[in-house]
Amino acid sequence: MTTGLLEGVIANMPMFRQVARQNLADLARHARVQHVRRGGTVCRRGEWVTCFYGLAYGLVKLSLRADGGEEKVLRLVGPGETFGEALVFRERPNPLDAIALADTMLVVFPAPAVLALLERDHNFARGLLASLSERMHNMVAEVEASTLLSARQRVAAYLDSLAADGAAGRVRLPATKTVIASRLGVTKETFSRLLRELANQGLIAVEKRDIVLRDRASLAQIAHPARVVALSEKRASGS
Amino acid sequence: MTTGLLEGVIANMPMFRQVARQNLADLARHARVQHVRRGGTVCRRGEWVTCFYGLAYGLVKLSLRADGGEEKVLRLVGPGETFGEALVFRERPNPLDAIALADTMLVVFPAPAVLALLERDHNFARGLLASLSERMHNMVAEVEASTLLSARQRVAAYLDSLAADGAAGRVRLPATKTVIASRLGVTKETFSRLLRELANQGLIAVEKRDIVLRDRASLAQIAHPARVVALSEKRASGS
DNA sequence: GGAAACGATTGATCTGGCTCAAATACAAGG
DNA sequence: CCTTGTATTTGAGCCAGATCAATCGTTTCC
Repeated sequence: MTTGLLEGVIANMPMFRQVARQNLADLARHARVQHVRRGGTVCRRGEWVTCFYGLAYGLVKLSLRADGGEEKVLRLVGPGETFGEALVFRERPNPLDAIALADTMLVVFPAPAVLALLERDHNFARGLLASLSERMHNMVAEVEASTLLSARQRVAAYLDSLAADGAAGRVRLPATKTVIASRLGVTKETFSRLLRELANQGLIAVEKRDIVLRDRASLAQIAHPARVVALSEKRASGS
Repeated sequence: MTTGLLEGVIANMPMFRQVARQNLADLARHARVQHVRRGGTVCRRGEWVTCFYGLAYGLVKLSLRADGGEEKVLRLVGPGETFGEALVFRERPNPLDAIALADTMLVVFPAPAVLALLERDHNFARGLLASLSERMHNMVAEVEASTLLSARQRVAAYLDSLAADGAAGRVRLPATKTVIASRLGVTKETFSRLLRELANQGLIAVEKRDIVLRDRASLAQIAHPARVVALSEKRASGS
């Protein structure tokens, strides 16, 4: 049955980890699936969206656009992640464009189903609040990076953070360099130059979309001007 | 009784508008009051804070600091507003400094009481989610302004938005120009020069901390490069 | 295979807003 | 009133990163 499959997909999303099986089934019954091809639009700024989205597979770019074509990528959404939660609880037009960067499968949760589940399952409420809270913290970190760090520091921090997930010394940029550049708040030209500069210093090697991290310690050094270094030392030695 | 007074203060905060009277009384019993003098610290970045705050009166600055003294003000919190909600739902150290800019009275809501109320009152859950969602949207607007607009546009937009509340042609900056400048993502020097420039053009008049808006239309014009103008025209004429 | 579209790189130049420095206004407390 | 500290203003110069322009590599799809 389709419902069963969808329920499984939903159950795999961290945000629903704590939700009771029966409630998941109910939710799955009210959710619908949306496939979007690479380059296709999930939703646009200005639209009145009354649902939120979970990503089964694919990649979605959340971005702002100025009139003059200039674009700022706020977030790249990967499998298992959700976006648009805030749309359900505010009566406001969607502030972001959402564009698929790869063939993508989304699960769409309509507001009424979300609100109903909210009343029935406290763990869901907790999950939703935790999800929004994490989003807030990421946003703050984002603002911190773009106001307090230089472009070079942001690039170094980003490459370092990519490896934090994979744990490997080789990472793959999740999107084109142009998109990543925008995510980091620099132009593609500056991003290209900074990558080359790091490569010339022997800290990384660039192979198309793959980056080999040759010296993570130095990368981290560049990324964090002292304070955060102090923190990690504390963690390493202390208590 | 103290509890009764506190309950009244809490009831006045928009976030608790929908919470049942009985539950408010319960919450008030577990909340505590904190007075902070002008210049005093509410909490600091790095601390493990397990509560959130409501502001009865006063003014609190939420800010980030780089090592080199440089500071970025993320938000100014006024009476009736809340902050720190995200701290309750994430096990992470507080990412922001919170400093009182005036003698301030806070209501402190400890995590356990919040979580308990969450399970008992769905309207509270809704209020919390709405509050976090609004915060998210404001953050997005913030990032949009600081990446897509020039300093001059941000200043114009900010002055215009101040009047949106008061509806008057005369507004008062809620803090020193240095603090406002940081909130807007410019140095105090640049802020000063931009104010003077707007004054020279006859769009505003600066009288210490008060600003007289002499030409709001032109201010809005500067603030919004075409797109938003189209929206307000639509609102003014259409439907 | 070829052409068209897209993505990346590299060089040359420009500039908005920052930094540094100094003078000035203002407030609060003695 | 004066002193001390904090806010603000104003000027001069600088620079990180943007912009403009050109080339080259890589997909994609007729």
